[in-house]
Order: sequence, then C-alpha cells, then structure tokens
Amino acid sequence: MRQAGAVLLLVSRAEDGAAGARVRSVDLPHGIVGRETAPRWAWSDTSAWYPRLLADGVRVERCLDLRLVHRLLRLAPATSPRFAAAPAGPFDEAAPAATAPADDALFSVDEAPAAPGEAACLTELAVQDDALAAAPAPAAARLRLLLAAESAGALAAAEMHHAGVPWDAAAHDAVLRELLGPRPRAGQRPARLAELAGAVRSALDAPALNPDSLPDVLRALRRVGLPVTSTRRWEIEHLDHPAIAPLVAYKKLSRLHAANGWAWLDTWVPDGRFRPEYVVGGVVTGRWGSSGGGALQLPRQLRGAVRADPGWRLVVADAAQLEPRVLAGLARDARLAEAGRGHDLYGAMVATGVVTERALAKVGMLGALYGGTTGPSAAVLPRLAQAYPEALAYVEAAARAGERGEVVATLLGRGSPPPDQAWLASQADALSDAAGAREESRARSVSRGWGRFTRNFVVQGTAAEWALAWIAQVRQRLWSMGESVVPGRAPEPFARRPHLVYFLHDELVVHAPAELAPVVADELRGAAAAAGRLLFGDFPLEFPLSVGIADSYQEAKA
DNA sequence: GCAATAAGCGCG
DNA sequence: AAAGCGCGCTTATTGC
Repeated sequence: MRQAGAVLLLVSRAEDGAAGARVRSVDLPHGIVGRETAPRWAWSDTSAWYPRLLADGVRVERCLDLRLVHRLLRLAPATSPRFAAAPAGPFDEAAPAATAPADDALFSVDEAPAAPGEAACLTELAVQDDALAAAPAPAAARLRLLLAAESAGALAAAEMHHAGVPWDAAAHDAVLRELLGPRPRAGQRPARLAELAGAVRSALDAPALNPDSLPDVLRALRRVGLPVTSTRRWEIEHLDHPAIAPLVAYKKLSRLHAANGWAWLDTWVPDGRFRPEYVVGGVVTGRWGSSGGGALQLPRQLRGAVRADPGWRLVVADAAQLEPRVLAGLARDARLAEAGRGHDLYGAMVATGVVTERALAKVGMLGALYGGTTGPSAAVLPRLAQAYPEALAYVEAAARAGERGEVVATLLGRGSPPPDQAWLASQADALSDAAGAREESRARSVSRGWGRFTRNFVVQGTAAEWALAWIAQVRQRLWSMGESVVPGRAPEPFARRPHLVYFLHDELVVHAPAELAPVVADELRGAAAAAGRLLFGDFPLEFPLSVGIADSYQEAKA
C-alpha cells in the first residue's frame, strides 16, 4: 500500500528554524535507487517508511520522526503545558507496522493504525514548531538537540535491522550441543536437561516432579526441610542439599534452551543474520527497547556465535562506567569528573581514598544511582556524599521531587511520566481522616518507590541521550568510510562500508571490512568524545571506551 | 479454551 | 518495617 503524500520531504529546515521552511510532499521514492538522499526528511514514522527505502538502496542522512518528537514534547516539562493538554491525536497512537501489507490483500483487515497522511504531518510539524518556539530558549535548544538525536537513533535502528547481526548458526549449535547435548525432537528435553531433571527428582525423592513447575519445586524443597519461600537462584544456591546443584544447573540450562535454543535459532536467524526490531524510545527513560528475539538479553554464552563475515571484523565498543560520568556532568561535580579522568573511575575512587576497594566503589555508586538503602551499598553512601556532594545532592533532589509527585527531566529535557492514578490515590488515602498507620506506611513506601524511579530516571535518561548522540556521530562517520554500490548487484548501502549492527545501552558493535577496523575504532572513540561535548560542553568530562577488534563478539569483548 | 498474570532470569 | 533502576521473554498457573 503505497500512499501518495505519506512521506514529506523537507527541503530545508535544520538550520533555519521554522521560518522559511520549504516543504513538499513526495511519494515513496522508489525511483530513487542506490544513492544517499541528502535532505532532511520529516515523516510520521521512521520505522514505517525507512525500511522500504533501505530495501531500495536508499540511505537517509537526517530525519525528523514526528511521532517520536510528539511523544517527547508531550512529556517534556519545557513544553508540556501546551502539549500535555491537547487532546490525543493520530501521533499519540502506536506506530503502524513496519511491513507493508500486500497490495492485493483481499481480506487483510488492517488493525494497525494507518500512517498519518500529508495534511496531518504538515499540521503536526507546525504544532511542534509552535511548541518549541514557545519554550524558553535554552530549554528549546536542548530539546531540539534531543529531537534530532532521537530521530537519528531511529534511522540507526532501522539500518541495524536492515544490516542484521552476522550470526554463525553452526557456532551457536556447537554451544548448545556442548551444554545441552544433541538437538532433541521438538517438545523433548535435551539429554543434559533430562539428566539433571532426573538428578533433582531422585535427590528430592519426588519421581513425578516437574522441574519447570515452580509450585512443584517449592513444595518438594520444603518437604525435605529446606526453609525456602521461592525458587529464585539467589535464595537456593547456598543451601546445603544434594538437590540444589542439579536444580540450579537445570534452571540455568533450561533458560538457555527455552530462550536462545534451537527454536530461537530457527526463528530469528534464518539467513545468517539476526534482525531484531529495535523500539526507539521504547523505555520511559529514553533507552531503546526491542521486540522479537530478545535482542537486549543475548546471553554471554552465545557471544561466540556473533561472527564477522570473511574478510570483515567486529569492532565492539562499550562506554566505561557511563552513568557515574553522566552524573558528574549533570551535577557539574568536578571531583567526580576528576575521578573519571582515565579509564577506571572506580579505581580512581580507591586511589583517592574515597573507598577502600573497587568493588565497594562500584556497589556504592550503583546504590546512589538506584536508591539503594541496604547493605554495603548504603554503608558507603556517606563516604560518597562527602567526596562528591554535588553528585549525590543531584540524585537526592531528583528522588525528593519524585516522592512529592513532581516530574523530573533529563539534561536535554525528556520528562519523566507523572505518577499515575493509583499513586495519587495512595497519597490521598494517607491524608484522609480515616487513614491509619497502614495507609501512611503504604503511601510512604509507594512514594519512596517513585522517588527511586525519578532518581534513576535523570541519570539513566541522560546516559541514553549520550548514547543517542554517540550513535548519531558514529553512523555519520562510518558512512564516509566506504562505497555505496556493489556493481552488478542490487544496491546495498552497507555492502562495502563499515556499519552498525548492534546497540545495547552503552555498547556498539560495528561490522567492518578488516582493513578499516582500526580506523573504525578511532572513530568510535572520537564519536564518544564528540557526544560528550555535545551534551556537556566544555565541562571536563571524559567518556573512555573499551574497544575490541576480532572475528567474534566474544573475543572482541574479552 | 484462550488471555492475562506471576515467577524467574537474561541483559545494561 | 522494608527498603536498588530499566527492560523482554518463557513457562506454568490463574482467571474468565
């Protein structure tokens, strides 16, 4: 279904603001094949339109994703008075599916919402411009950066899906065979799992036990006198009983088999590429989500199956201790930034005498970011607060705001969702005349829970913004490093040049021709530094990466 | 009989 | 007294 006017081409908008933007709408340009399109596109949904362009060999340089922008502006504190009050429109709905329905589908009743048409897109564009124009200038400038970064992320997400993660099914199969035994018939337990199940049954004297049934397992454990309230690994793994070792092993392997076993391989790697669907902005904080294949939870055990094509390499980069560095920038905490000068922020915390060991630095910092209040994490918090008062005060303030039911925002202005009805009701209950200690304690607990969320939101969300800026920089730099078209074949934008294939919060994987891999590594580092400057200006903050170059993801991470 | 929920665990 | 953030996915169980 190719709708005329469903895509808008903006001839110029990026630098000139709203005034003088010349807009014209075009059909999906199937006539444009095998070359880059330089203008900035504005369209309802990158995820709906871009895959088809990529399939035709067209790579888009820049875009504005109206639906993603709409959602950002809805929640952004800088614009929300105008936006939040507006009635829900077409841009509040879920994006239409990426795949085009067949042209001749006779009975395909399309449940997915249709993409907004030309008129709706033009209206939306104007409304968004107005909202930005009405925001205070500094906030508006940061928001514009965020909108551009989010949109660039959407382009990168579609490109990564298009390219796919190079996946060696034979290597994957070898891992499974090694750990589980030969591939069983569908519905059967692999040999190793059957063996472990038998061991658990005999150790618990429960011949009919189904190890996949939690109530079954719990009952059996209690029957032999183990004081457990759940079957979670951390609760059972230190118990002294012969059933525990095989049970823990069973759970571990059963998870691998169920989530990433042969069935996963058949479904998600049909042609040597794993192509997850990334959901840009799918997480409230601005992180990406994914759907299909569990792209963001690939178990470490299978990293060896991610293998570059012959003559190519994988360049894997991850940002070292991203969130503490981001917090240092957010809070303008010079001492924390100083600790981050170099590759090992936690090590520097030990070297400067803030804490006694690295593990403590890490758990303490995570506690500060998540709102931990127990154990060793809470114990070192006072030390951290003393050493890094600005940083700790920043997350504390975010937590207090959340506890009061206020919204908080990331550096670039992404707003946290306001508390829902249930939250408000619990607070109201505690204030009513009939309220007892029970209501008050419940309200306090709910309120603190929300405070932990807002505390983490500002850091996780700003880290996600750094990552978006990083991705945007990387895709730009990689594009200039190769050729577009393979002569004599269908146009394939990434066939001859290094390209992104995987993203995981603070980590990027580039598939690159071997000879270019070292340059790619340099560009990844340069892009990380550029992302830091984009967000934090000249505040002295470093964003060092661990970078590895290898044939497999596993080796490159090592 | 099918859909929603809970428990558990994978990732950062 | 209870108390760390954000996700997606699978199986078994519960609910309609």
